[in-house]
Amino acid sequence: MDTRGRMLDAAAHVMRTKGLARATTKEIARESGFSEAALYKHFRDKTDLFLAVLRERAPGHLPELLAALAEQPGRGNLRANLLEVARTAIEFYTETFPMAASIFSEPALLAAHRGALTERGVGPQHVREALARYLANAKADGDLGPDADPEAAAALLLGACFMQAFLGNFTNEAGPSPEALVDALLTRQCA
Amino acid sequence: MDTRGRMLDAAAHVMRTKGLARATTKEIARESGFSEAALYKHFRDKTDLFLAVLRERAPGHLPELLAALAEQPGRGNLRANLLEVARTAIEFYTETFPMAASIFSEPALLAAHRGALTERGVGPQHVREALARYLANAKADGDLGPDADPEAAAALLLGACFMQAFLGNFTNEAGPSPEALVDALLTRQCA
DNA sequence: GTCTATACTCGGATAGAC
DNA sequence: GTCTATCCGAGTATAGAC
Repeated sequence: MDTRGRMLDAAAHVMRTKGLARATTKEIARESGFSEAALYKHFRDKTDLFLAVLRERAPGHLPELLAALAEQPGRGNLRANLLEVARTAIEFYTETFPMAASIFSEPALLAAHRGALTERGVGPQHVREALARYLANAKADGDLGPDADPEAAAALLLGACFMQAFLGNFTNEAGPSPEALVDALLTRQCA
Repeated sequence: MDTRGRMLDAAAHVMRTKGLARATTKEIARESGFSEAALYKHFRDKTDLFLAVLRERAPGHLPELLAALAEQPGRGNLRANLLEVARTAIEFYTETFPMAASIFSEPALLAAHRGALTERGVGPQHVREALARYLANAKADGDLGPDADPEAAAALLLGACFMQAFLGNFTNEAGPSPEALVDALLTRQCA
């Protein structure tokens, strides 16, 4: 691994374990094994370093899974696929949440990160849109009923996973299983 | 309003508008119209001040609404009640999210806040549990079907509202309406 | 109870040598 | 490319007068 890569790893590790507020250049330099001055040879300033971490050290399994699903409409079992989405989403959001939440404490960093995501055409909305497209295909194939609402169903399932991840990070209380969430989404709730 | 109250208001305002990272004692003192020294006469330290803000300046309409619903099981129309819950939840989470997210950047403050909530027997899990209890009553009254899962349904609806609030704070994209979410929850989705 | 003034610490960033 | 040494500013907290 090259110097820059080790700096990014160190920064990501400190950000996750100590929190964004304690992620200082001194701490990151110590953890990476380089001096503070060296950091500034590879990154313009602290914000530049943080944005690089957010860009290059973000887990990607959820977007990848949804991209894979989108390319195989109708293939496989709907419930099984949604179950995998739910499990992957909970894991993904659980990993991502602490850092994503942290940047709300620094509006300038938040705005810069949002801009970077927009520029690359990615971001949290796109995950929901990808799942909605998959569900729309499932509806066209007859795997979902004629009254189904792909957009809303995607929002319900991913929202529950997102909140599950939040609650897991905040308290350690479990909540409904992925199976229960998917079944509640697909089962008739009303009388 | 007394001195202490004005200090809390100023702190809450700065925390919301400038972000937790820029919520300094200097800034809060300036905004409140008092000196920094005066702050330390009313609060032991900065953490004590922040915890007081989280405790005494948190919006309460969602917990209140759910408490009211719990006391009137079966009363009123299920769909209308869920719609009110969804609207209130989106508004509540939208207001709360930036500050709640912020404190993830300071693990010490996060732990202290979690402890304070636990001690008072409140917290985000209890909102979900309250809605689940209301839905369980609705099921007992026959307003929900025999296959309905109150816990999972509550997690789906509140989760979607929670994520809606997050997305609204992050980008400004709208997403499904409260009506669409409630209907998708109550309508049969599967074929 | 509130102020002014100040002590102290820490974090971001740079200069200059090697 | 990396280090050592250092500067500067900002932020928390306190002392002491009124």
